Formats: sequence, C-alpha cells, structure tokens
Amino acid sequence: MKAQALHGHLDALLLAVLEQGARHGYAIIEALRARSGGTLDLPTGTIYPALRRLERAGLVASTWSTVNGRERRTYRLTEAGGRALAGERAGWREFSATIGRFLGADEPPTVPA
Amino acid sequence: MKAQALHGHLDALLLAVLEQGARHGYAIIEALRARSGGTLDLPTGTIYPALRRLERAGLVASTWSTVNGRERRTYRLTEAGGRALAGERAGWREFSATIGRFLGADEPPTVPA
DNA sequence: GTCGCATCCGTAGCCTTGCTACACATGAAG
DNA sequence: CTTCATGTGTAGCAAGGCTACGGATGCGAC
Repeated sequence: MKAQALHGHLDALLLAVLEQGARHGYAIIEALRARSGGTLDLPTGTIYPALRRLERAGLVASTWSTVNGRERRTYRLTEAGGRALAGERAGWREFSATIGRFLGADEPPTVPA
Repeated sequence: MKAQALHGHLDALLLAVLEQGARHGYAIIEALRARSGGTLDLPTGTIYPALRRLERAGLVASTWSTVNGRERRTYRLTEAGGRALAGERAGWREFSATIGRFLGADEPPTVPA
C-alpha cells in the first residue's frame, strides 16, 4: 500500500489506537502494524512528530515513565481527543463513502432513515 | 469534508469519471460535484494540473475541439488508463479496508453486547 | 454598447504532511 | 565489546492539492 495515501488520516489512526488504551510511541507503531496485518508499518519519523502535533493540539497527553531503565513517553487520549476521534470517524465515513461511490462500493450501508 | 484528505486518490477519481465517457476539464469538475452530492467541489487549480499529469503518464489522452466558439480539451481514458484504474480500485479497497479497521465499522475493543 | 457572469483553460508558488536519514541512550545476548 | 532490540527525537526532502492569479469568449441584463 502506498503509504503516502495516509495523508490526512494518520491523526485519526493514532487517536483510534490510543482509544484502546494508553501506549508509548514504539508500542503504537507495533499496534498499527499488528492490527493492520502488517500493511501499516510506519517509521518513527512519522509517528513521533505526529504524536507531538497531537499533543500540542490537546488531543493526547503524555507522561514519562521509566521502564527497565529506559525512558518512555506514554500517550493517552484526552477528552478533546475522544471528541476529535468521533469527528474523524464521521469524516472517514463520509470520505470513504464518497470515494467509494467512484471506485467501487465496498461500503457498509449507512443506515438509511 | 477536508479536501486535503484526497491526497493520492485524486488520480483514481479522475480516471473513474473518465471511464464513463470522455469529458473536458470543466465537465469533470461538475461530474465530480454531481456524483458526490456536492461533497467534492474541486477547484480548477487542482483538476487541470492533475489531468496534465495523467496525460504525461499516458493514462488519458486529450483532443481539442471548438464548441460555441470556445476551445475545449476533451480527455478520454487510454488503455493504460483503464488498467491503472483497475489497480487504483484494488488499492482503494485495501486502503479503505485497512483504515476502516480502525475508523470504520465501530469495533468497540470490549464485548459487543 | 458594455457590464457582469458563466463557461473554459492554464500557471506559480504556498502549505500541509508523511518519509528518509540521522543522532543518541540503555539492557541483553554473543 | 560488539551488535541488536528497545526507545525517543530532529532536520530536511518530496509529494500533491490549494490559493490566487491571469486570459479569453458567449450571452443576457441594463
């Protein structure tokens, strides 16, 4: 998969991973790789800056801890982050439905009223 | 919808529109807007360069014609473009499925009642 | 007649955002 | 002691869509 295509959806992915529990950067990368079946194998140079960006935006918060003598920065979702994630999900659904309309619908029905 | 999210999928969209028949730039923009229910309203500064890029890549071909005294450049899908579109569709499915695994179908990490 | 708008094409440069390449530190294994 | 996995981080590049322009014609309005 062209990693480039992630453009604009990375934040949502990060938020979604953190939604399942606090994690540190390295673990987030592994979670992404595991949950995507190996498709998403993002480099640290992508994740760390993104996490800092998210923290500046107040969507995640971090705390340092020492594990086995190593410093870890553990991130967790803030309330604002949770709301942002909900918005991102809605945005993804719309985006995905729209593009899917052109490239082949494999969309789950959007529950018509 | 954040237009920025299109990153990397615009070419596929253009190819998909052209698959339904040859069109000129302006008409492509309108087709995109119409078929997406108004969600996709792309500026000419996005479409024209993209079309030229596609033409350089040999995925579309253009012919000029004059309609009502106005010059029109009409694009049509080439065979290579058709094959590329098939690949883009496959790529979209994979991408969409991958991201969807995180953002799409609500999969609460906990028990589904 | 001429003003404004829709129709039509096109380019330059910006901006966002992910990626590559690099730098640095510690514990465990050989 | 060297090497690898774990762990965090930055600088600068590259890709690609967007903004802001610029130019031209047909047609209805005033």
